[in-house]
Amino acid sequence: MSHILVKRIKGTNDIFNDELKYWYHIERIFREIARRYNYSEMRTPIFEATELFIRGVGKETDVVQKQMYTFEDRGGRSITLRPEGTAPVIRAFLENDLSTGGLPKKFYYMGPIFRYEKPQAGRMRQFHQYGVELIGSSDPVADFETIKFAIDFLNAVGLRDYELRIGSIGCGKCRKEYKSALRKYYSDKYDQLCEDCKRRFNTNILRLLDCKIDAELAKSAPETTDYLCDECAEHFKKLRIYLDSLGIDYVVDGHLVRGLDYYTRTVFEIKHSSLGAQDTLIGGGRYDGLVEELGGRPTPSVGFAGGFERLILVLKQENIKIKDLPRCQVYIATVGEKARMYGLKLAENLRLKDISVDMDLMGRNLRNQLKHANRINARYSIILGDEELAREIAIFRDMDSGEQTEVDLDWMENYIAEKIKEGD
RNA sequence: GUGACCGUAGCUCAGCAGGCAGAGCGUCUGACUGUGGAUCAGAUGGUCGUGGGUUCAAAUCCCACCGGUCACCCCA
Repeated sequence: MSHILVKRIKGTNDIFNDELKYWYHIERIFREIARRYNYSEMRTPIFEATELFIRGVGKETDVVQKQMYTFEDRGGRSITLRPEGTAPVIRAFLENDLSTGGLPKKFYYMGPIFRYEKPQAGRMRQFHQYGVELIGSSDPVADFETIKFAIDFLNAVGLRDYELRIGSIGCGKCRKEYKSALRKYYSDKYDQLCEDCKRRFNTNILRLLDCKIDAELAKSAPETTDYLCDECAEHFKKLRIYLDSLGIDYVVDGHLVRGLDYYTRTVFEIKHSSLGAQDTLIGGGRYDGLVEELGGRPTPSVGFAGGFERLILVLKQENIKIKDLPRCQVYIATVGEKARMYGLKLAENLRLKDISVDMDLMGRNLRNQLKHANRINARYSIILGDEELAREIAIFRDMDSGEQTEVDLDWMENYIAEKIKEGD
């Protein structure tokens, strides 16, 4: 190969060959679970007005501050490649007036997400998420449904050994109280904090909770769930009752906080131990203020999102069996121009019967055609030369066993269809 | 954005007290004019990540940049 002039962008990936089976597997199962829960797909553009994310995700979040791919288009508009999936779905919900026809509205989506970060295991600049949004219900049963959806999905994909953590960060009121409690707790320990945490003490005190250096201090820090107002406490309690009665294992984490500003009340994460430092497989929660923030009427909602790439890392790590990519079923090898002509016709007829057929497109001799058939992993080959044509037969070869049979030409299509049916 | 380790053939890697760029696998061809996988023989394959510096001489030593990996940060 000559030397490549243009390489792919850092933190992006080409996905092809055997790798694709993981993607198909996840997509198929996610759609299937969505169907069972009656969620319909929402496809939004991969870029949006920058303002959407600033308002939706929050000006002060890391995502908005330093991770967005933002640029000006030729019309001078500020455009951003979507760094998350929820704000666009809510935008589409509002823009298309989808509250008409009754709430709640339930959507799922899958597609690329972009964040400018330094790539590492389980973290890419272009990565892919699947997610759901349940728009319009404040009932804890809605929180329960999205969590159960996520669990059903992971189970169906073939995973176990994941851990569900749930928490509640309350409404705006509870959060204010919690933050001041945190500040109080840390104020007399300020000198023991690491440099980063000293900075975060003022900028984003919630982040002190998952600092790796000051983990010991964080352990006995106040818990969000102890600072909930009556309504929020009741909401969280009910959610737990639903989870308990349906036998879902979870851990309550009073230190669970999330990085996007729109979350209220319920937050949850599903982690897997076989991932490295980026061990969150699915993250989600309730966002009761977002629709209003984007210009709609108050519309409490819940959702979650998960990353394809991280899930695939786990599937590989755990050696989960994934259905193989479909195999080429028949390769037609021909010798001579007349046979080739007949082969073209045969290929067409087989393809009309929904059979996958490949044939020589290189003008190779028989030996090399079979070699190629072997290389593309064809299940069967048909060998047809002028000699066979004259006798009105063709050779049917099983490429796994090497067994050959002569089959009458006018019976060949049926014979192949029969053989393929047996193989299923 | 910060830090550590790493960049040699399509892939995995060797070569690094400076002195002709190598191996295995793969690929192609032949043995085998109409039968793949196995074997054997031959061939193909490289701005040694990029640029600069030191030197008679740099894949090897030094610097910068780019890329990869992992961790921090943050999150899916």
